[in-house]
Amino acid sequence: MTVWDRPEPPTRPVPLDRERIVAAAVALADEGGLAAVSLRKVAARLDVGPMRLYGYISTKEDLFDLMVDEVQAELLPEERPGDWREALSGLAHRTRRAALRHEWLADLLGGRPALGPNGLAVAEATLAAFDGLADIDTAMRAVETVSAYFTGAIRREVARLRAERATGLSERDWQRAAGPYMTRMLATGRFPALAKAVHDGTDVDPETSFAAGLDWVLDAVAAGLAAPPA
Amino acid sequence: MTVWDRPEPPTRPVPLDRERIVAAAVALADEGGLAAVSLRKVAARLDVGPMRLYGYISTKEDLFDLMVDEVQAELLPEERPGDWREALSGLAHRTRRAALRHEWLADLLGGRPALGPNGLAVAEATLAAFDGLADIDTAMRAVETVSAYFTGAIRREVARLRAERATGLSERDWQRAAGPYMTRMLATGRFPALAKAVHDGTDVDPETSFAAGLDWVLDAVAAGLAAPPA
DNA sequence: CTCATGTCGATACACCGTATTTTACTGTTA
DNA sequence: TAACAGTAAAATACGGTGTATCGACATGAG
Repeated sequence: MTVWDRPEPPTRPVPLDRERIVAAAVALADEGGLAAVSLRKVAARLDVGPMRLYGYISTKEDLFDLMVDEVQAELLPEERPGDWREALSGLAHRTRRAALRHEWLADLLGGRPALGPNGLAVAEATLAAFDGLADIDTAMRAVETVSAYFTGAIRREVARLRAERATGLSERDWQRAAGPYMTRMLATGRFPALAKAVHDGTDVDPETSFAAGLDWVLDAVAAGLAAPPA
Repeated sequence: MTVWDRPEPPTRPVPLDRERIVAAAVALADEGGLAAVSLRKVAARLDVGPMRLYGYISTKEDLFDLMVDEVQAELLPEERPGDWREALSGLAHRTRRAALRHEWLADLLGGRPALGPNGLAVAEATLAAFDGLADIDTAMRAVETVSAYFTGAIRREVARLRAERATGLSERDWQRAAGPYMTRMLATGRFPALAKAVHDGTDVDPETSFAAGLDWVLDAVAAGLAAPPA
């Protein structure tokens, strides 16, 4: 009975690990948004039955948490920031860019505590920037205030981006001319300030306005650090 | 042919309107979170077939938009605010309280442009608070910065609340003692600043820390208003 | 009274997350 | 070496989802 007689044994199951699972999920989300991530599709992309995944995650939410943590690796500064302001500003901009690369991140941002290893590393690096500059409570307040800002700002920016993509018009153009509903609403005269804003407002690019708001908030944090801790 | 011969005519379909649909959806969401809102359940609660709803909304997203707009009615100030700071601060706190009453709002907050009638009214009232105090671009920047802050802050607060509810422990207690994963991570020594924060940080109640961050941001806006428009 | 119209309900489809059962293979022991 | 126990994977199954389609039917027009 030579080797040639015996049939090749059935292929052993594809080896799997969280890394591969998360990578597949991220790829799907990058291509088609969070809604395109289903356990079945993730599994299919790995040539595996859907139930295989439950050895590595116990719920779909778990998968989302892993995806967020995966992307948070992109948020660590490349080199040690010079001061707290640079640290927070850098984090804000990196998060924003990550969310533009992976729009689904905007849907998840702030939705659950980020306790994965990368999330913790980001928190650590950020908090550490305040070492010796402020008491812990103040440092935490600073970090939380700034991240609340950029979470909200990024969500709004992505929301607008999607709306624009869906209508094919910039929000401003749409309000100004093409959106019949909006035109009608503004024409009622019930929203004079809004109408003026739509009509006379300058169209600034999103990055600039993100940075402008961020600078205000960072200024506020600076003032808060200077003030005596309450 | 007496009345008794003729069968009673079939009951006319239940009259329906968006108001009733949205109310049913909000009730479901209040009870069981956004996930508990399905078109079938909404329809069932109105004694109606699921497809009936498609006369009033054309997609589930539409329903969410209507729900958000519905709740935004709760965000209008009861009386005309004295100044812009009061206007923004009031809006922030009302939004926070609305999100604590309707936790699902946190999931939707900032997720899509809010263009419903109530959303527009809120925007109008808020923008109007800057009438005569700043050029439109500055006013918009102020409003957007503050609302980015409270969007992010509210999301985080609700996220924590849920996590605490799920584990039965406050985040701090959990990190400090009971969460084996967190304990292990902090014990690695890779997160000294974080460990210190968890260990030595003061536990402030959420409303206070929301208000504190908000005050910082409002201070920053005040400074931005004072500065000459770039 | 008949017919066109448009609305409503039922049915159907494709997909979802996940529990449960079945299968197939491994390594262990007689 | 043969039977077996244990385990990991696969298949199947269940109860749900959003929404398209289609047939029935009440209503208003001629």
